[in-house]
Amino acid sequence: MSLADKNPVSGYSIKETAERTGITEDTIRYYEKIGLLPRAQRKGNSHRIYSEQDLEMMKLITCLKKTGMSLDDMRPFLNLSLDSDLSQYPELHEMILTHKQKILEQIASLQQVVDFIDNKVEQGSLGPQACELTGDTRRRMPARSKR
Amino acid sequence: MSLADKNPVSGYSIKETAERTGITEDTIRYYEKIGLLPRAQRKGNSHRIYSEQDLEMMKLITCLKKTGMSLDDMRPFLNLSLDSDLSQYPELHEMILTHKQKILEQIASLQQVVDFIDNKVEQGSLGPQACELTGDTRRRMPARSKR
DNA sequence: TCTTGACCTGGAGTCGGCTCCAAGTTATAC
DNA sequence: GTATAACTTGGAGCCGACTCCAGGTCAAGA
Repeated sequence: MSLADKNPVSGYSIKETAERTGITEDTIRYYEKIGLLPRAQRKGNSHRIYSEQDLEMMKLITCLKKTGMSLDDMRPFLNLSLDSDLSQYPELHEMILTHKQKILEQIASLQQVVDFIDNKVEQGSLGPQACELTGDTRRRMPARSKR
Repeated sequence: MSLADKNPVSGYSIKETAERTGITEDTIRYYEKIGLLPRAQRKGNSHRIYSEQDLEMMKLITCLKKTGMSLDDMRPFLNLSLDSDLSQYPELHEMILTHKQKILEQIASLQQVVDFIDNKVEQGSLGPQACELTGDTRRRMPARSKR
């Protein structure tokens, strides 16, 4: 079946996983706590162990996060990425196409901002007539934290 | 009560402003509170009034927000958004180009998600090889699918 | 005069997404 | 046999960005 199954008792510790995915240990546990990640397999001592697929899922989370998707909204995607014969779940299929459409619109919006910047830089000032974007003003984008 | 107070030219109320910008009244006041917007002009009764330029600035905020910029990071942009010859502020010019770069990266990320979705939809199922991202270079893995 | 409605202020509460902590367990190293 | 390190858990705290509220002012209308 999976790669991990060939090698019975191994897999990645949470620390290794954190290193490989760039997600902190705390955050990985947090994702499990809120059910974004399935409960991890445990060793005898209850330590979590992760497979290659688990890491892939985490990388997918990181990726989707960069597109401004909320943790909640990405649940269906994660469910899909495991097994998934997509054609068997027409609803999900539909949802994903819808989301793809949204992303394409987002790309278009961002491209307009880039154009706006290019214009302004050429003209030398940020005048009026800022970037007129598509009607829908309420869209969430990655809110970043620093520190 | 001067003529000017009744004159339509005098500016927009906060309510009108909210309607025209798509930003709620509360949020407009909040932006003023944290100093993102300058203290608004007031009428005799201390009600805020906004000019066309003020609205432009708010639209710029909305626009920058869409690109994932934090409120804090957009302060410098707003400080000179109206007039100002950009070339006189090389630092700012630099910042804007940097931000443009970020947006381009964001577009790339989004495009990767689109590709991921397309693959997924085409194949019905897709193993690893999700969207690998820029930045921290974790080496790409052999990206093999079993099966 | 009384009510309504648009506005004001300061401050508290909410929510998403972490981030940190204390106290406990287990494994290995010296 | 004790120190160290890597983990476990539940829960508290934090930050950004709102969002809501109580209590007050003012102007116009029935």
